[in-house]
Amino acid sequence: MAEVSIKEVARMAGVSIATVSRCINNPEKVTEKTRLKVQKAILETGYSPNTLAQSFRRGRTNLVMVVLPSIGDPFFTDVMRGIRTAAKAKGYSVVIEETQFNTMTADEIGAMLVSKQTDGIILLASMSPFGTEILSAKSRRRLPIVIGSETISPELAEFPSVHIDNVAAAKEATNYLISQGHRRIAMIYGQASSLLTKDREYGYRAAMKQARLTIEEGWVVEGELSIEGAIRATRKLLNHQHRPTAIFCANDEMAIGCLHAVKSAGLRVPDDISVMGFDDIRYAEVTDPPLTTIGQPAEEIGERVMYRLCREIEDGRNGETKPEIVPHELIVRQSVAGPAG
Amino acid sequence: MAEVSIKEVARMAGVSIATVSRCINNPEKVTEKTRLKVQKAILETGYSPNTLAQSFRRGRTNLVMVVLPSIGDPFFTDVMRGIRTAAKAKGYSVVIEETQFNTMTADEIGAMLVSKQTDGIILLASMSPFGTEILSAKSRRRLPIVIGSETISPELAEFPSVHIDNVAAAKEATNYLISQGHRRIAMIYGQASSLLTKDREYGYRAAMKQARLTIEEGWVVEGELSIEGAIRATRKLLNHQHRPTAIFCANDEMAIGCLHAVKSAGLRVPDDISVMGFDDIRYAEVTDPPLTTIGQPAEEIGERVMYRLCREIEDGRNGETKPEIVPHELIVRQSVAGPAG
DNA sequence: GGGAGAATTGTAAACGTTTACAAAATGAAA
DNA sequence: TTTCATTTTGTAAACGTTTACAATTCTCCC
Repeated sequence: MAEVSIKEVARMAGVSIATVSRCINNPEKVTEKTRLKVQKAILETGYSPNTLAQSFRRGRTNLVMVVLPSIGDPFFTDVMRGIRTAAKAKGYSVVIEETQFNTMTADEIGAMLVSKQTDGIILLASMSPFGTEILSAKSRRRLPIVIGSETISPELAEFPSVHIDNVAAAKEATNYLISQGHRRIAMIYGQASSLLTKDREYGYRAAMKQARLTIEEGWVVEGELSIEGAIRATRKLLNHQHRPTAIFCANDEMAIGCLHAVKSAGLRVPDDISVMGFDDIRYAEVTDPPLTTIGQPAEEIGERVMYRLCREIEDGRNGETKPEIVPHELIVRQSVAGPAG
Repeated sequence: MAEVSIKEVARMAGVSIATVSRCINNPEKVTEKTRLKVQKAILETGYSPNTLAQSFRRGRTNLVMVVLPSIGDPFFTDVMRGIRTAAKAKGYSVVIEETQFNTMTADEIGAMLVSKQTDGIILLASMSPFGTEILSAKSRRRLPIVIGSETISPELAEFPSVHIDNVAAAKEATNYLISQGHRRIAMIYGQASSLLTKDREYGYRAAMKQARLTIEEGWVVEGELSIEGAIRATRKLLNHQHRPTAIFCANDEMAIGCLHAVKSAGLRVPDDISVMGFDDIRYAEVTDPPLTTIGQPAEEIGERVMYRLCREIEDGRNGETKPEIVPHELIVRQSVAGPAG
């Protein structure tokens, strides 16, 4: 049943294989009468085009690759949902490549490009700043690449991208803590190599500076973007000789670890320590206490990034690489309050 | 650089394209000398085989499809990690198809089979019991299918599968609650149509019966496998005229919602109500209180399911369809205690 | 050196499409 | 009816591999 080819259909309909092909791909180029004949034959034989042959012939796989740090983070899960929605609408399939938090070198990405035959790539993953320039060089090969959710570095500015204004958002988060009366605010960032982290850290520092607040040495610690990493980082902060009254985590996943660590240390949130997250993943509503955080339109980012990639694939590189900035939003729940005392 | 074909290499190495092909695929069938010549040419040209052409010619895509309810559930995320690890090792790529909790009909699955050209399918998703028999009929088409994590229904017994003993595990969970002194135990199951849910519910009922405990009408409610669904379900349970002292949730995602709902109602866990989960997702450790649950070796399930599929693809249907049962484990944390009073 | 047999290489067909081009059919205008 | 333009269809090549088979080369023994 699966092995019937276009020849069979042509024979049964009494036309040439070219006509059958046209009936499927350019029905308007074919007479009503023959189209019906062919359709009948298609139904009778149960024919469906061999996508392998089509891909081969057309030089297109209708397959795109998404590179991301970890599918485990609900934020990326939501972005993926958006990507998949758009992909389905446009007839693409998606394969996912996880970097497991290893920042990728451009060579690795290049290797993927040639090994898997994909029509384009969406980068949600942090790449080593080192790798970016190589990638940039490789980009001359014209493989469509779009960058999502992560602010792009200047070297990658030639690629289209879709993301929130991470610097502004982090600033807003920090300012909110300040507005609640906090003066001793620490930050847990993700991976030192991640651009995303850099931007959020930058926003935090900018807000602190603007409010003329000092950032003590040891108040900015790495949380590895994971729950466990954040737990370790939080312990360090709690043991700091000038213990902060608020902790700003670069994402909610880490904020969950942070909440846990604070409470495990016998302190209360937000009474003793305020915790601020970033991303508004779906667990943020049900943590104890519910998390005050920055909301990103994850699914929308995914959709837009995918549609952007489609344009790139279908219309070719059109030179236009202005980043699409999507809005973020401060979401106030209960993990932040005024400092104790 | 990407457009160099085998012809180019052959020309440069001064051999025929057949020899180049052999150098790559059957190096042992070729002289040391020519192999070196060809390798040199490959390096110089930067040749890499066109996977589209290969797929077409070989009739294999090295692509497998995974059908699952939602990639958002961390349990499936972990299974996916295992699948991807194994897939990478075996040279496969993975595309994911989410059912978004809609149980799939076999027709839909069939449509996928023909549209995407994949070498095989892993089903982690619940299918409507109605659909299973159709699928079973379609299976004659010999498309390799392996079922993962979900206990299979009798009609699907002809497919290989990898999963824990869900009935026994649910029984164990329920028995643990009983052993802690609970008599009024409720359950939140997932989707009425899901086999997985059915098994866990069955285990719960069996344990209750064995302990001669009655299950009041309204104690077994649907939680839709989601946080929100579980919150709604929990509210119903809390308003029940015979309020249970313990709630067994068919997965941790729902247990998180349950915890939240109980605490929002001003009750304490486990002092007033005990909550038991299932899956041991990574958030289970950091909920408040940490979740007592059943651990499944999610990543191992993924790996084994993928390896099983590979065997199916490579050796063909070998008739052997005995389910692989992997061990589960009761994980005691702090969300369960003896009943109040 | 000649010959048989094995090992290596080359030739060419095949996989199922799409598509440029040629051929045929149709329709309109004369 | 003829002619020409247009629409529709058919023919055949092409895409880049793999592989059966044929041709060639090598090895070894007489």
